[in-house]
Amino acid sequence: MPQTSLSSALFTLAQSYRVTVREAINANELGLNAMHVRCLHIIAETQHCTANDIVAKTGRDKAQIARLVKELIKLELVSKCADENDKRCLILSFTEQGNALFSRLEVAEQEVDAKLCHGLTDQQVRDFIAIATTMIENINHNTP
Amino acid sequence: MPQTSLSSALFTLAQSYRVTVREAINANELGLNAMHVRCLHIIAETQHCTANDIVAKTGRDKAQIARLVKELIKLELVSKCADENDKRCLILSFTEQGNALFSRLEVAEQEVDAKLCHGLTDQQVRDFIAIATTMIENINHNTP
DNA sequence: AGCGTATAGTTGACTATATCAACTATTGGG
DNA sequence: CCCAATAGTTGATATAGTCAACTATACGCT
Repeated sequence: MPQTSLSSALFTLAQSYRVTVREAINANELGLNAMHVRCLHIIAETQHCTANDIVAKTGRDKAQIARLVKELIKLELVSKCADENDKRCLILSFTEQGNALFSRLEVAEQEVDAKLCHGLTDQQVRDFIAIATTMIENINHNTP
Repeated sequence: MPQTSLSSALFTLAQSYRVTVREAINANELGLNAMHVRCLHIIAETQHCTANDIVAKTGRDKAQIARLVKELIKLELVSKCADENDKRCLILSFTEQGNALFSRLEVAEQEVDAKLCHGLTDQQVRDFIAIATTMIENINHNTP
């Protein structure tokens, strides 16, 4: 199955990745999907993280994020707490369970990534990410 | 907005691409989405193309493909006709309108691709596609 | 020939994902 | 103190993707 064009490579890859992550996650008996995982990552890497930060970093609709966060809270992985200075801002942070799960998740992800990158050099992977990042910037910025 | 990991680069890129293609397509007043476009490409590049070929090349569910094809037929872009030797196979081909539209589509896509690849060399783009293709193979094949 | 099985495609019901628009609550600036 | 702006929530709806059951044709077989 040769991939000819950029677009078909992208679509196929994104689709395959989604399916694989989902399998990996189901295999790990977590009730999470790829977007949940992205949220968890952003919460982990952002101190003082709000729902709005997730919206900004993912580019998704804020309604979607609100619901994802709600689910994470219901799963008791994340808790929210109003900012003292600005009570509109609800700061998201991991619960203990959230921390534990995130560790497991990182392991599972590393496995998926390792599989994905099998036969590729570190340099190739770095280049790939760099080019993808350039493309993302191209798409987001020059929007004439 | 720095992209750190492979997965977030992939997701963001796929999402941005989808949005951009959709905008380009809506701007061109066609009632098509990204999957329609993929189907049209496959029909164009596959002689004697059946629905099953599209299923094989996209990895999507055959129900989804059946519905996409149905829509393309309703839009009178594509027609289907039973194979003489095997009446189960319905061969898909462009109508005149389909041909005309596909030409327009190619122009629109080239614009999206050009935008996406702005500032990148041809070699970088080729490498990118090659790496993506390797990743797709890694994901599809070694599924232990 | 006639039987069973495989294949191509279709359809219904469903789930998941994403988007839009209207809403509340809080804030900071004049 | 009022108003525009911001953070978040919710309902309705649209879009995308999946599963399972079904029809129709074809192929292989004894």
